Amino acid sequence: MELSQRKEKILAAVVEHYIKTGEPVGSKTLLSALDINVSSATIRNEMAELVALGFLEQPHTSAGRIPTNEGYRYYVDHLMGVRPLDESVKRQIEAGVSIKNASPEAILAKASEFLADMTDCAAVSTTPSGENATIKRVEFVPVGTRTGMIVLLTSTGVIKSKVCRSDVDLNSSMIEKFYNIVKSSFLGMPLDEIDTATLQTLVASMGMDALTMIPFVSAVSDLAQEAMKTMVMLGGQSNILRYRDDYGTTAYELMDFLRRGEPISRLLANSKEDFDVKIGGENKFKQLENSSVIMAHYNIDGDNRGSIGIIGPTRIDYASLIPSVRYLTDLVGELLTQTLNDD
Amino acid sequence: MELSQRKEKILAAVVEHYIKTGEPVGSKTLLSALDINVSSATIRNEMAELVALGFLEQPHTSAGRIPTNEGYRYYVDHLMGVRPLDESVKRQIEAGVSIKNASPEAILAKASEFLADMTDCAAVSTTPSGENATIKRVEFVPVGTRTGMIVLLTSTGVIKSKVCRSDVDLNSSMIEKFYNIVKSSFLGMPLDEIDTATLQTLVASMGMDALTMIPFVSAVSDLAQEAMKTMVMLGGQSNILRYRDDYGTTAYELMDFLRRGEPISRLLANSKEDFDVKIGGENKFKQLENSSVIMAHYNIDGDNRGSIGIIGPTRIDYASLIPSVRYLTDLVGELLTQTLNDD
DNA sequence: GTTAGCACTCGACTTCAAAGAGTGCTAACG
DNA sequence: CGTTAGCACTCTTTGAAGTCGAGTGCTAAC
Repeated sequence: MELSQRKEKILAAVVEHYIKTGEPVGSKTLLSALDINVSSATIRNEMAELVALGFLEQPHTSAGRIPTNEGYRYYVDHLMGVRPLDESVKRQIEAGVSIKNASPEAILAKASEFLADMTDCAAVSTTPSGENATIKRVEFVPVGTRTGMIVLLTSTGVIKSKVCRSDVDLNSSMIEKFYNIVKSSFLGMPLDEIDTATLQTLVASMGMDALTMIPFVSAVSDLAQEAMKTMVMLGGQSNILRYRDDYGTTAYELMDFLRRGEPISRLLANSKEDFDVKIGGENKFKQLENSSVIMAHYNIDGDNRGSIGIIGPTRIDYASLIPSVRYLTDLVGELLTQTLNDD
Repeated sequence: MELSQRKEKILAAVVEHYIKTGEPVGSKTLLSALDINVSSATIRNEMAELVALGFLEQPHTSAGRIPTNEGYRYYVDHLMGVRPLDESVKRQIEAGVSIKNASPEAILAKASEFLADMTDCAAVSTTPSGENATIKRVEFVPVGTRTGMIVLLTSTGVIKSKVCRSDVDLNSSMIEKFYNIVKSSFLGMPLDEIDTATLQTLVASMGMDALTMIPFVSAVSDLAQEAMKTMVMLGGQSNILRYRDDYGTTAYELMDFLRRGEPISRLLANSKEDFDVKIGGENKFKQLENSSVIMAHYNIDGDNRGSIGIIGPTRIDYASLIPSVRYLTDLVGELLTQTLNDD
């Protein structure tokens, strides 16, 4: 749907004014904000049409207009100026994500916290999906006479460890056998190929040793499962209170939604583009019906992607936050790639 | 300060009624809740004295009474019935913390979440302090030609790992040297004795090898520092919205306070008893002036302690939540001790 | 010491009116 | 035909005034 240039100007002004103040915008206010040579009556006419088209709405008859979700959508898609990020903001973001010698989890956790502080929104990020990751290394660290810690390292730099308990006392030949199994069956293996079926054939092939090795092998498998799961890092939940009125009654639901990692990772993984904005009900989660999500995805070595995003009210400042989220996400992606390939 | 038996009855009734309803309690309401054979006028007289003594207050002249912090304190110290926990509640808690083969962090994180859900409050827990912990094991896992991962395991079961980068290509003699250093200087060493001074003398004693070993040694030291830090696990921040009115304007401050782990660990570490209740301004944190904290401490092998607690409004249900927090904390302590000694 | 009775206080809720913001419509204008 | 001035209309907000009711504090009597 195409709008006349004047309608676009008016829509943009309404959106921007409403984002700034949170108050419905009237025709006179618009008149002074707009450098158009028409009267308020004309603007009223235009606005009435924008209401009919579904881009604006009135809270009540005698109030100004506020954008509908469709209004925000049109604004984001067509009207929003994509001014490049200010150099000083770039510096700030660079400083915010810089952290050295850190694990991917720590990097993303810090990025979430920083992004939340910067945007006054709740921020989320997910670790790279383990779908295309392989097992890079498995180590066994004896801890007690019958227990040891198994450490698994994936090609995506994720480290998982788990204490595992043997039914009999450990001895060096057992450990040697374990490393042989690791070498022949686990190293280089894609995480998602380690399922119960492969595990069973593996155990079957071990013959006599099966019984003693089962705890170790299944621990490795557990760790692989765990490493595949994307983790969700949260930041700035307290910022939800900042826009409490905008969320209305969904504030509690929203906070509760953020607690549970799983739906968030689905939310973030849902979008196929490098970058995505979901406005209000556009995402199918009821808890987010009064919220907008701005998210971007990073890639590590091509195809392992994770996401970073912010969740705010629908009247979030799209124009200035979108570039920030994108820039930060790109930076984090680079940082992660670099950490990973830094051998 | 001693109160007459009748005053105690009245104070207890006011506290309990206010906790339940959140409404100021009047003399007539009290009359029906209390099985005392006096008139409402007598109760009024008693209440007036309780106000004078500082245990009750009136929001305004013509309203009922609500407890002051001192009132809650007297209630908790002298009046609250310490009924033993219901068997079904015990079962529920046992089910809530049960989790197998998990790290201390995972156990505590789960306990926090569960406690938050059960009590409708925000819940926090801290990992055991590393003060009396020693280094149990250090492993080096090569990752690339110049990088490797160092894994440190403490006597308290904490596992920390870190990628570390050498200035020259790794070879087996370097790794051997590293393990020798670990064996002679790190194993069994208390974490808090690894400071820059000891590190310097250690490096000095290495002579020729100092340069190549420095990255590894300092990584171990970093990990030791990290392992000493108590971590804070949070649960149920969203529950703050549940009692939003009670927190008044401090709701945001409270959430923000919860974000930062450091003050929380100070708060929890501050109390010397096995168990502690801080009511309103009793804890010196301004952000908590409208909140009460119920916390308990667990011990692992005698002296390594951590804490678990809940943070709610001052009109939190002390009588039923205190036993729950204690029971859960004891359980978690046992679980951690067991996990640790399960060699 | 306890109680009944009563005047009094003060917030909560309702009603009403006035103010103000903003609209939609109509008629006139270029 | 698009634009505009003018105006009646609608609906929220604000504040004042009034009522209600819960609850108190005090006094006088038991």
